[in-house]
Amino acid sequence: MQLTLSTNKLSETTEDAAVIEQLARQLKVLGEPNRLRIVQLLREGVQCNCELGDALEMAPNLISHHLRILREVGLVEVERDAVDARWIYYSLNRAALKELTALFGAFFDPARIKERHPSCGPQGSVVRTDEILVVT
Amino acid sequence: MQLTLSTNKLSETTEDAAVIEQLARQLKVLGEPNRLRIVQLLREGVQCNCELGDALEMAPNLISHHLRILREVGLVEVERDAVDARWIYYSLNRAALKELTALFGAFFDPARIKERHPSCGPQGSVVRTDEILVVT
DNA sequence: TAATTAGTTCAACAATCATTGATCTATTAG
DNA sequence: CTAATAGATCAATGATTGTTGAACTAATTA
Repeated sequence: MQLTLSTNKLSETTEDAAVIEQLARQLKVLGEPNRLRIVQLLREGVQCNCELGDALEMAPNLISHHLRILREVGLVEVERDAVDARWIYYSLNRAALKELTALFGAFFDPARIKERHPSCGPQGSVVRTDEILVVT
Repeated sequence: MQLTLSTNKLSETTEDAAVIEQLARQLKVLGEPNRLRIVQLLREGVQCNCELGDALEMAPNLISHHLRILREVGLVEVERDAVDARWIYYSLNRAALKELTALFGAFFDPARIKERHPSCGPQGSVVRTDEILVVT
């Protein structure tokens, strides 16, 4: 899938919707502390299930579970050792991360946030009143 | 909180852990399709509850719920209309987004992924065998 | 062949969370 | 004072999902 954000209004409802859903799926996967720690370890070059489990003090089956989820959204790849095929190595998918960081940077770029142009309300002047609403 | 990733090994266990947890919390919030759609609308300048609800075909209380969650992680800010205080306007927190995009870009930068240096396994040659593991 | 090893898969449980409908608050209009 | 408006809060529900322990596969070793 080509992951770019449309700048024209035309394809906004169809194309962008798919991009947003794909982005949401990946961010949801990354929005889990243990998975984010796994990604951090993979960045450092750690790669087999046991190493990850040792570093994070997690059971192998749980590591396996999170790696599967990371794989399902294309962020992680798998290799088997050519000498001893019992060992399986995991690594980050560089192409996927390149695409993701580009999309993320574009989507959340503060510079691209447009000014308010309300289509409802009295359209009166607005006064900043942060923290008026109580948040527990 | 200062959100930068340590490059030295020293503070990796303490400082980075907090950064990763904060990052995970924000990504988790953004990893929800409807919230991501709300963010997209806020990027376009749409801001009041009713506008968001109309655009997304969601009930006001649900919009309210998601906006609260976006606020709790600092991504969204609130203003009240100075003329008619019944109207509440939501907007993206530019500073928070700037910090987030910088951290995200650094954390997931493909160029910073280190090569494998396994501390376990037979350390034999590795052959690429993608999709060996069945994923349903 | 039998025993280890590395890792996955499965079933069950508990916690989290998005959604819904109803109620409540605050503000403005009549 | 009495609606009406904009929106938040509350309680309940159903689905999703992280975690756990046990069983299972596949590969290697003795």
